[in-house]
Amino acid sequence: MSDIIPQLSLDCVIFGFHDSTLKVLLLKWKNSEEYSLPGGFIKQSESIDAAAVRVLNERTALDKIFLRQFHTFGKVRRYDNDVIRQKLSHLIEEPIFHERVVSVGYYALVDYEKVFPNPDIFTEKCEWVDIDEVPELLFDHNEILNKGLKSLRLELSFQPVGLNLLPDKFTMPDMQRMYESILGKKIDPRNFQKKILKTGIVIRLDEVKKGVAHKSPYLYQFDEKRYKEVLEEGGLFFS
Amino acid sequence: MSDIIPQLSLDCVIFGFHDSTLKVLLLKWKNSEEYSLPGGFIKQSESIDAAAVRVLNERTALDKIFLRQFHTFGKVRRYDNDVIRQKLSHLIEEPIFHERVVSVGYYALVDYEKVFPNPDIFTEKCEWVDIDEVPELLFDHNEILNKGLKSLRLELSFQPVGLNLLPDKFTMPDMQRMYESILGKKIDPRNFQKKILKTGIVIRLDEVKKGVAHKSPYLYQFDEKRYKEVLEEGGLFFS
DNA sequence: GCAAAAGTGTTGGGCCTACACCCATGA
DNA sequence: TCATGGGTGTAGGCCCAACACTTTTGC
Repeated sequence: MSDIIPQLSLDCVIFGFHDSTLKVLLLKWKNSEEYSLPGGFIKQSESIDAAAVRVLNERTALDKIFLRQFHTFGKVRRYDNDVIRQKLSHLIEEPIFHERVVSVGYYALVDYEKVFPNPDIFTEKCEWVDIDEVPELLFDHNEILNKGLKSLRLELSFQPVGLNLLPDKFTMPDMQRMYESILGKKIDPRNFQKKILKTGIVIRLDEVKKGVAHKSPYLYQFDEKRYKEVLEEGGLFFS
Repeated sequence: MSDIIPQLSLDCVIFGFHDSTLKVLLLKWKNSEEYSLPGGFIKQSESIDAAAVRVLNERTALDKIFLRQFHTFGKVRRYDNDVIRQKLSHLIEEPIFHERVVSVGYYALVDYEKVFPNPDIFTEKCEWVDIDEVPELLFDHNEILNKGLKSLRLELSFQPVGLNLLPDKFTMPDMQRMYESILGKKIDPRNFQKKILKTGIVIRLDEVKKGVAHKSPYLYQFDEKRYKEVLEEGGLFFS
């Protein structure tokens, strides 16, 4: 009995938000132009959720994280082995990829500014990539990423999201841009503000953000208690 | 390399609707009073979705089925091995359950009347059980069932369901009772009818159901084309 | 004729959408 | 002073929830 569960892995779609755009954390493989999602295997002694937390912690150095399992990918040929072997021949001896692997997909929301990206042994870089500049990825990772994004959008449409994605203090336009970049469309600022304020999940502070060109926007903070209530009620609804 | 993927299984929560109540298909183990969900292992040569279809087909003899993967259960100790070994000692030699298993959960919606329940080699009966009369199940199957039901409710709240659960022709009260038994609460019949008719997913036939005591209800049929459109739009919203 | 279930309309309130102008700031 | 982005209110329509009586049928 090996130390890890055979033929089972997990992959993480790690979302961050910066510069008004949604970003994903990708790994760049050594001596190549190939990218993939962070992932790993599940130890015999840890739950799959714990394994996801571990992988996330290894790549971002974060430990309090919002993580959600969204789908398990179990096609017989999830990707073309020959293509992978060719692309990674300089790194991998041989039949690492001989057996079929089923992978559990998780997505995570993290505070961009608190992340220290960290490559693993096969990769030379771990970096944020704009959601609409994601290149072709190794394995079936584009499919996993897309499904993860779809799941995030669905969740965002019915539940508050942002506590994990925004810094402690943020402006209403920040939050709106976050919603816009996840949903991939524009929202009217008046309607957006009304809707968010009505839920009571944020509190306006007596401060404004200084040093920005143009009118200084108010700063807000999440009311975590209220936020969790709304989560449970399943309130909030964006279409 | 064995014929099946080690340490990975799947379990199916199979929902049917009859006598105004939502039912689940359970297996009763030989010479005992123990029940479990139908499940199985995944062959090396089949996708996990295909494995779920196979399991479902083996238990119900149905082949065109509505199936949805809803969660993967991956705790280290999903259930107490000693308890299981004791409960099933008359059936199982020994260390079948020695290795930890991760299980992918699927739920299915089937037409009660078209199902021929079929036990497997460990079980003596395969039978429908009312959703609120489900006994304590083996393994962590109560947890799986509950999560499956929760997922079904969520889906039902935002998308039409019924094409797979109701017979070809059905009455509006039938459909309403189906919704009520899935959501676990009463709905106003006028509002229900208005909402369903507005979507256009059903068509009223020029027939009534005869032979029932009291006023004869109209029969309806799904407009499958429109049904699929509404599915894609994500219309329909029950809270 | 009686008991049981089916069928049916209206009203009020809340929520969502659409829409445009003024204000504050840094350059 | 100007350019840029932030901040704000109202009106119309739609959808939802609440609510009760009449009709039909089998017995």
